[in-house]
Amino acid sequence: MLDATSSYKPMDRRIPVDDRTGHRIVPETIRRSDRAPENRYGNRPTMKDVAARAGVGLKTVSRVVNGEPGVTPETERRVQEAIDALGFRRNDSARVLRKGRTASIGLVLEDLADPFYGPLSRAVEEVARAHGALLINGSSAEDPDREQELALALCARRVDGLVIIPAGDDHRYMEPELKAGVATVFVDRPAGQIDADCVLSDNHGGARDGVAHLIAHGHRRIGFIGDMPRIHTAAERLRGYRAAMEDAGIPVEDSWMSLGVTDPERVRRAAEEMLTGPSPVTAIFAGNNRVTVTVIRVLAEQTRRVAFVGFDDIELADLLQPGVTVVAQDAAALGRTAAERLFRQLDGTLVTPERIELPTRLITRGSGELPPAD
Amino acid sequence: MLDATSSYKPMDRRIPVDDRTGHRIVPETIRRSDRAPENRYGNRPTMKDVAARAGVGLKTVSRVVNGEPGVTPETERRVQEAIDALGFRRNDSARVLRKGRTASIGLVLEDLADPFYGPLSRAVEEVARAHGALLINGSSAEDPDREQELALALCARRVDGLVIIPAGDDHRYMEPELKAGVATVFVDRPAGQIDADCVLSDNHGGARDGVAHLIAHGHRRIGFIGDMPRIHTAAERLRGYRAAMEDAGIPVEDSWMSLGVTDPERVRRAAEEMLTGPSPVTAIFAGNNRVTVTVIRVLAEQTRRVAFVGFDDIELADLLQPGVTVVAQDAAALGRTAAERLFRQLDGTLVTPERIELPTRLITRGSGELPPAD
DNA sequence: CCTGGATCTGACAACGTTGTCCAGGCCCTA
DNA sequence: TAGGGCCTGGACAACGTTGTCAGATCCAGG
Repeated sequence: MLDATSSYKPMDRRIPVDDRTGHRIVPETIRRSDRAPENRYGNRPTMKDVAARAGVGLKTVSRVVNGEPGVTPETERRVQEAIDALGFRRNDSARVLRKGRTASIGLVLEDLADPFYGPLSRAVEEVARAHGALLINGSSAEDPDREQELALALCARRVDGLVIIPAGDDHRYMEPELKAGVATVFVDRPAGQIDADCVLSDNHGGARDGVAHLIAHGHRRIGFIGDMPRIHTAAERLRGYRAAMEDAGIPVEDSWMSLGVTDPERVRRAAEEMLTGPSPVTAIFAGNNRVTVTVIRVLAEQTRRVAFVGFDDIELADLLQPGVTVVAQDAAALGRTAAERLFRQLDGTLVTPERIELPTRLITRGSGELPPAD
Repeated sequence: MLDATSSYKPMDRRIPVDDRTGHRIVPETIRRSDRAPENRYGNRPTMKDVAARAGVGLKTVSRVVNGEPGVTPETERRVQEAIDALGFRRNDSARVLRKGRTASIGLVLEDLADPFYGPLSRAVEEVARAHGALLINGSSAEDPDREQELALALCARRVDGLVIIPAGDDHRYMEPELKAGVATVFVDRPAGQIDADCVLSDNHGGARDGVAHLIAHGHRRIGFIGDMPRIHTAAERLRGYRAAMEDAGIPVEDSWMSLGVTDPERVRRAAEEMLTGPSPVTAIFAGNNRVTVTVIRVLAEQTRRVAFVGFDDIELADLLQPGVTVVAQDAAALGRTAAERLFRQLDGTLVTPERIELPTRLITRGSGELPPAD
């Protein structure tokens, strides 16, 4: 074994040096040994290779690739030919390292598969594209740790900015990043423990309007099913529900509220309990789209007609019997507004963090206009 | 002017050199002038800064950051302290440049806002995450040029691999990339003009089954509304429709087919025409989810009961009256399978490009089982 | 023929990280 | 106590690109 290792040692450790440049001359075999070949991107051609083939200098290739002026058409042609022949493509990692800007922004969202976030994500992408930036995204799956991990990974990639749909409620981990100049906008839910830009829907007002709508149609015993109050949107909507009830002078019974419930099985149970309890509700307000779809299923099975209003619009809501009345928020507008603020931060146009609330819209389709039946 | 420029010229062009290290000593003001300050990421601390603060060597910091062995707990603690104090975050661009792998994969899809692609995208992300990679994505908006632009931009970022939902039908632009070792998997639709891995649904078989289902319930005049046949999935589904009709010995009339139609207005007109034409259909087969939602709206307005089967499942399909019978494809499975093949390409486990077809599933809910009414 | 200016081209350093290699200190054994 | 191996730490080059700056070339005007 000692023999084996020692046999790899070159006899003379001194490395020959080029007299003119002072550069070390290292045999190709040794030089290459420092690269782990399996780690390379299949040895793609570099500008150096293109330059050699076109018989020009490195910088000239760079100029052609970037469309900088000061290159004769003839030279440009030769370089372009070499580029095509070699299949050269500029290495943006090196470019980023040199230039300091990545022309990409990150999006941390909760779940790409949720139909609410698709349009939001798409809107962010469109704005990014208009500014020549790429979008890198990741799903936190509603896990605060994963949100942090993702956000910081994106910062390590040196994204120019970050749009975050928070899963957690403590974002102090972003402080060094903000200080370092990473543009950041929180969307859908506010940042926790730090002062940052955020773009929200008017969750409180929307929920209040929705519940008031039910009250206006004669309901007094109204149920609320929503997510955990530690989630800002859920808390605000609950607050809106309470506000509407209080405005109407209706005392809320505990059995009418079910919090922290989103998975279909538990939503179903919660809905059934409030419909059959000692003080059965005549209407239900759902805190988000996932709750809505389950509650609708439960209501479809009831013989009694129960009124319903949901937060978030859902597809085909108009085709159901009755049509589903909802408080709609504009996911695309949320994404667009957030992304635009992000780029204004990057421009330097924007300095003071603000909280922006976008209005919601009550869409009446039938289910919310049913009279109390008891 | 000559004076002005010459005044910036140092008298002596030779640059002072440190005797010990041989490094050139350059005055700070000159060194900094080469950076464009507005391009820097707010002067984030580097490993060098951390090393200086912790009083250790550069490589030691690198070891701590990467959890490499060979650092005493005491040294590690000092380094960690410096990292926290300075808010250091490793620059992954530099890391990528050095290591050659980006630990990220790209996804080029058609439209993030389409509910079909949400789960697909999410599935790709989950697989990527399991392999420690980030997902960078972009929407082609069904535009072949934009698809190419995006795919090549991702290659310039040196993503390790690429999952592409093709918009175009000529992918020769990817040839240099494939040669350079960029792992590539096409999903939902096959690659055009090149030999590459692809993962598809059984569009032909699914459509044939769906149409055969209508035929089995007594229908003979069946309409087909789908996308442009230049899109592979649309062509295959049309072929499935024709096959089912032919199997049953039913000649297809031109007025029963509407191709290249997806926007709601035109779908509506197409559906109405086949319902009222000289040879009115008693059933409609829809080629994708967007067509489905519009056709359902049109059918809901009809007095006559028209049978319906759609390709792609839609949310709440079971709650409509009647329930919507569909040929469902598993978007998540498509994404998962594609991403897994991608990483097997990167492992080197996979060499020959293959075409994989995933089965579809007919879900009967009522609309496809209506008898002909004419 | 020379000079001055404009235009084009290329040499070189630097961006921040990691792999390699070597030096020095330590411990263990003979 | 000498000689070895092991452990820790640091110097240095290289990754591929771009900004700077100076050299080369060419032309017009004297």
